[in-house]
Amino acid sequence: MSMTQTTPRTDAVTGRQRILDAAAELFLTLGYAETSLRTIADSVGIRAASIYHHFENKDALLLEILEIGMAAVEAAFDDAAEQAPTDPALRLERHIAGHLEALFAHHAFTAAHVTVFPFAPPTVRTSAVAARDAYESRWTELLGEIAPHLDPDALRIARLALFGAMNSSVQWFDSSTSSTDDLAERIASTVAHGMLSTRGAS
Amino acid sequence: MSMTQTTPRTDAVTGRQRILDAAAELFLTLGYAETSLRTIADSVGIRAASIYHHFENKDALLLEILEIGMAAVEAAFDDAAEQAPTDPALRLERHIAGHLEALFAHHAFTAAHVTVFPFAPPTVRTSAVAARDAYESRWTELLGEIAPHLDPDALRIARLALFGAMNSSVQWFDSSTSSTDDLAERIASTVAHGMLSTRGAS
DNA sequence: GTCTATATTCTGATAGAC
DNA sequence: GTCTATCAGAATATAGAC
Repeated sequence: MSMTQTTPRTDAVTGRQRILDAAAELFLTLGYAETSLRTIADSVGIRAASIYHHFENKDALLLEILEIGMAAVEAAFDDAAEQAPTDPALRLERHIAGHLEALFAHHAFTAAHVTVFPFAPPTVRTSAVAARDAYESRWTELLGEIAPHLDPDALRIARLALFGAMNSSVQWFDSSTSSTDDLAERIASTVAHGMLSTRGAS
Repeated sequence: MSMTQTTPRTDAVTGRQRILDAAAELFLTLGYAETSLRTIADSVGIRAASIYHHFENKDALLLEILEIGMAAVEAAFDDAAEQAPTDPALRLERHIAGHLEALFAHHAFTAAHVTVFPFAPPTVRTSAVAARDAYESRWTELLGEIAPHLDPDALRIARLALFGAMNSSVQWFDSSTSSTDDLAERIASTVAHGMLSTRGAS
């Protein structure tokens, strides 16, 4: 059920995938309600009615985009968890880098979780929220291990603030001119040792 | 742009203000395009056509909401700048607390800058962007003084990550059950000394 | 799989009465 | 300042031909 975004075999991009790509990009740029099916169809080079051959309705299209984005960050978390350096600061940096890499490698799909999810129709939000919660739980656990001195309240705030910092980057970071690894290192260094520390500031 | 109708009423809450309040709340909850003028009118208890007596059109309504929100955070920055503790960490904390207080005291108006601004019509975004840039410049200057060891690139990332962390709180922080001062202290402590430091924990 | 044609509903906005 | 009435356009979605 979940396979879409990687590289299966051929370079042939199906009509279905082209619709997903175009819709994700447009939802992110213009917003969900602001993007009509006609606009998506125009971008693909088909008619709006043809979209209904591939998707039940507009909501289902958005939901699938959110699911693809969630799968991408989950996979990145798995990768980072396999490396698992023993040094806490390094371990944190690997996970931050993984999250950011996923954020920009599948940009329109993952970024949709940041900006379009809050305004998604309630039914779509409800369908997508379980996967989001699961991902957040993994981070809570991770941060709890890395910073065991923090109480649950502080842990929750730290996680949400870190998410806010990382995710906001989809609105200001240009991955075509800068490296996500570099961004990850800078964010991780600040989160780990603080802005006032001169550690890691070359 | 002469959007102030000549209505020197002395009423506590004018019809105009009630429209602004309702619209700000609805834009934030449902989104701009998702909120119709009829929905706003219903919330106020009037008809949609009556809104046009107070505002030129829907875009003008959003723009004024964004301007009110920007004025609120600017005022908070002024207040924090007047106090200006000499200790860098304390100075940072005062400004973070000011930003957060403004964020929740005028919640719907300031939060609109976080979530609805990105999807605002291009003309509205263009009109609002100058004030936003000015506010960001003040923060860049502040952070440059607090952390003089950071190069411009690192400074930009630090500022944007801090904004991301602070502003994301409108989506997860409940100011009716927790104090913004407490939140500010925790975020400031992390930003200043890092998550891995035990300084200021508990 | 994509098309044309269309049904239905909702949108922002205007005109003019009170 | 708010109302009723209405417009013109755009939206999602469906039916059925090719």
